[in-house]
Amino acid sequence: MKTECCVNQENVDIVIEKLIDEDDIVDISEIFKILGDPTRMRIVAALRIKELCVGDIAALMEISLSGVSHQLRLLKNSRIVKTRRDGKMMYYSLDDDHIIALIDVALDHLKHER
Amino acid sequence: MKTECCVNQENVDIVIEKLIDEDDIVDISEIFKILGDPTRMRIVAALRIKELCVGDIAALMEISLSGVSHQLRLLKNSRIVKTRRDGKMMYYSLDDDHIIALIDVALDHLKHER
DNA sequence: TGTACACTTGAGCATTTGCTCATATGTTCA
DNA sequence: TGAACATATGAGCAAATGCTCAAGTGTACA
Repeated sequence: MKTECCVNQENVDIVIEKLIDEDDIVDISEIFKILGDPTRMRIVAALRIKELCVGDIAALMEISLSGVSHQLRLLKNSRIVKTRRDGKMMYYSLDDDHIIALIDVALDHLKHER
Repeated sequence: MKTECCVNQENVDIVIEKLIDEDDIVDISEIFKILGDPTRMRIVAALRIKELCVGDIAALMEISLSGVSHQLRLLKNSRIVKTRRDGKMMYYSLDDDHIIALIDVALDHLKHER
């Protein structure tokens, strides 16, 4: 490709040398992708307040129980939420405090914009 | 819909009362959505090291200049990056430190997983 | 002014995403 | 054991996403 004009090779070399691992980049973006959907963020924001079962979460939202369950699976795969079974019911809660920290930093970022 | 079984109404009411604004939820998820793509995360990770022009960024990646430019526009709209013109060239850099904090927290979250 | 460079934008397309419906799994209790 | 409940999973589909190609800006310098 001739499309690459204006390359300051020194800068590119510096960045290549210091850039974090490609695997980490993919993993980090994966976490953000999961948090980057309003339905899932709504779930996370709710679980921040209280442990809830699937029916509770569906009652808070405008999608089906099945839809909630699908999203919860994604959140669980990313270790954003964890589960606890109590009889027939499955209680979901946030898996660790990093998620809360992420939300707080993102809110700060938003507040700094006019 | 009869799909909503198992609702613990007390819990739901508590959460409804304390839940953060829907607008904030949407805005936060919007930020995470933008960071939640490996191409854009690669750009952000590179800009964390050094201010770069569009050609530099394209040289670091496996997509076209045009593709880079499209992604940079999204990043700029979310105030994740800012621009500085120097003659014909456009230099991009991170707009504020919250973005770095977000990446660090996400990395911490990943490290805590086995 | 006009040509070249650096970047931006719009159209179009293949892939991915988020949802619902239907069905399957797992748990309790009669 | 079997019926009922709570949740999970698979198929399928409309909408959104990320890319490329082609054409459009904006800046510099002859």
